[in-house]
Amino acid sequence: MPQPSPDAPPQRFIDDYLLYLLARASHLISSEFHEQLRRRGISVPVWRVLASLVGSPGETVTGLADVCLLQQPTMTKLLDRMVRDGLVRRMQDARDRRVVRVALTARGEAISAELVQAARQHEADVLARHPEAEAMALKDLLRGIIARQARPRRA
Amino acid sequence: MPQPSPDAPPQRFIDDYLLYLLARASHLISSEFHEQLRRRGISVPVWRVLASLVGSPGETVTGLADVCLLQQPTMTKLLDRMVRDGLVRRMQDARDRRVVRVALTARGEAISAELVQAARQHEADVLARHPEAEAMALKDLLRGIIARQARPRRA
DNA sequence: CCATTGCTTATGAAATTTCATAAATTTCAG
DNA sequence: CTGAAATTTATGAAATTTCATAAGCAATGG
Repeated sequence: MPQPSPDAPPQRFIDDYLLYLLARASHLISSEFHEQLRRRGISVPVWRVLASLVGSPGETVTGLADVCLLQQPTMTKLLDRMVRDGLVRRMQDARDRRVVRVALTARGEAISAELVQAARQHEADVLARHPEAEAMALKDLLRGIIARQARPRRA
Repeated sequence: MPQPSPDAPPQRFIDDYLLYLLARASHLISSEFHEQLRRRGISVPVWRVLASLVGSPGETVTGLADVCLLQQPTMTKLLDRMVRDGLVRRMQDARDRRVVRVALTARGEAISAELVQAARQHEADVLARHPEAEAMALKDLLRGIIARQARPRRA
């Protein structure tokens, strides 16, 4: 086994704490792409909404909040801004008048498509940078964790 | 029920996107513990600072910001509140008068110790629930990614 | 029906975070 | 030594997020 921590002695609690390792790995890897978003003037929450709607149009506000890891009032206000900026539009649901469905505008589609392409390229770079077997296994592992975590009762 | 497919044919871009899977897994698992924090009236950023100082006293403001995945001005203001609440104190560095070193107060130590215990318990529960995470040495995997990601030049 | 309960989105005030920049040191080249 | 550059923390205004709750609609039981 190679030496994983060359700098400080791993006396810190967090260096052996799964939740922290997950958060830090996620943050580190995402930061690179977030820097690309920043250059294009797109915030992370906006990117998440755009990405969530690619391949899944007509999400509800609550659904988007869940997928984007945001709270519902945060999503409502984020959508206000995205509507203002012409990225998405709100549509009413046919069956339930409480529900608001969100769809990309033409501009939103164009920007999403471009960003998704950049994201795929970046993901490929990341996977190339890390040992392939590990990275590929990681995706399945994460999917499993997400599935089990999302519904602890069922299976 | 529009489509109750349980195995989710990945139509959505994000369902096969590594950065999203990492973020979602991290968020889902952490949310459970964050709920515990919430009941105790401790915010996530405060918890991160407390946890960061356990086993690593005298961190600098910038160092804490990095470890806690926050920006430096955010950390400065977070520390203002934590000092106000008697959780940490600022100390000056012996060699460099620009540097502010942060240490836990007695109260901060007590709360940290309690929370770290709860965190360890929760981590054990999570690992018990996700046996394959343990089997695959997820922690080592993440540590490897963090190490490689942190310094892309070295290896 | 009607009342009750639950679900979905919106809103307002307060708290937090961000962005840009200032202020105070330290470091370094010459 | 001196001035420029780099580093570290703090600050202020603006933007965003959060918390609690309101408002509207749907579903349910009696």
